[in-house]
Amino acid sequence: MTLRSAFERLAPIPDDVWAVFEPAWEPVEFAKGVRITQAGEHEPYLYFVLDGVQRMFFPHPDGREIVLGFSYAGDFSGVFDSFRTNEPALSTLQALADSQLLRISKADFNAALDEHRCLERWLLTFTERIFFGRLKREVHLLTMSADERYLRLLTQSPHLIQLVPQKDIASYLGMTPETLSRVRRRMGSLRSRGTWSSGT
Amino acid sequence: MTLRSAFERLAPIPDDVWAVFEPAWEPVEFAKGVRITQAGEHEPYLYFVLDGVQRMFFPHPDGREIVLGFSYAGDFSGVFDSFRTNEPALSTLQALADSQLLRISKADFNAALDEHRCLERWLLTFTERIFFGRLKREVHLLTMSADERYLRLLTQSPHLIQLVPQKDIASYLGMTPETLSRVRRRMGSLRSRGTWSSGT
DNA sequence: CCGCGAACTTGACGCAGGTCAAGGCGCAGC
DNA sequence: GCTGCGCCTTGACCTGCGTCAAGTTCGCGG
Repeated sequence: MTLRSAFERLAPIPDDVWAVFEPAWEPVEFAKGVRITQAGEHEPYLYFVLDGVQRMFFPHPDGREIVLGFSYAGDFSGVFDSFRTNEPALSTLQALADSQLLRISKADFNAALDEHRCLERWLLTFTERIFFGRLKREVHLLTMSADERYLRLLTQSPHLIQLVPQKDIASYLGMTPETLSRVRRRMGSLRSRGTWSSGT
Repeated sequence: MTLRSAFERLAPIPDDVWAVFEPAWEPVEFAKGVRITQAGEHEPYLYFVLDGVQRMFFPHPDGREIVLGFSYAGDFSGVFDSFRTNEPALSTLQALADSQLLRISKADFNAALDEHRCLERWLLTFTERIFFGRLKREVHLLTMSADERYLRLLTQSPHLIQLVPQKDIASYLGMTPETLSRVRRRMGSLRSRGTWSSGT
């Protein structure tokens, strides 16, 4: 998944536009654990993930870290609200593994947006996508049990479970690590019973 | 709050653009209880509220209606995901009181979007606004207790509590009507004690 | 003006999931 | 290769909120 193909999944970008837009991106690396953007500060970059995994979380005053999502190869990343509104970031972006990213500065991005309408169109589509995605997540959090939410993640994003610590999965699913552990045990025994007894 | 000033709160619209855009909007009325858009069908319109109140809810298969939000005078309304993506609507939009709205068809809106870049810019800003707003709501649902969520609504949108039935407020806050009733009683007695004992 | 149904309240009770505490296990650093 | 520290698990217990079941009040249609 190249940067360009990631863009063109949402909107076509002509060669001449790409030729001036692409050089504005620069490669950066972050070691595991590093905070790429810190809540309370401003987000000066939009990122594209080449390799690694990151988590975004809201640092609750009581000390909990509410995980809002993950990004990995082929995703755009960053604290979008701060990047777009200039308000301080509400959440922190952190590398969960050594990560290679591309990034573009806010100034370069906004300039390109003004200059090339296709990029503005792209951003509109991109924003709509993630907005509608989060709306669905909101409904799931409000209607599904802990077991259902985990089962859903398990079927829809099985790779994620390998990539990130369970405590972060738990937080992302809106439950404690203890609860997730028990959910997994329940489902494990279910799986076993089904598999062992019905084996070919 | 006129339609134009509602637009221009987010992006400027030149007179000549407005002159061709504004006639695409037509007034419509809905009686209390009418479903303006039904989940599962397509959303062919974007609405602007002149008067009345509406609720948007996700109809859960088990019969519950998960209220996602309300709209009233000065708001844009409609099932945006279906309006923009052409997928069937996930939620239902219903008038909670007799309502006067303006509406524009998807075809007219998309044509205007293509023709006038300022409208596309407006839509981007609009989408970002509601997206970032819902992100905050997600965090609140995950971190605040029932009491805190009600208290927050009470201070931030006191008018809403007068306008719509408590069962809808309860659902919007992610709790049952019984729980909201108890929350209100608790806070009422708190208020009394505070007020009566500290009165001037 | 009456009566009925919807909305709200209140109480009794149950349970999903949180909290607290104690191990076990695996891996990173010395 | 050992050691220490996160991470995951497991158990015991607790509690906020949901569920169920009566009332009560109020607005609206006949």
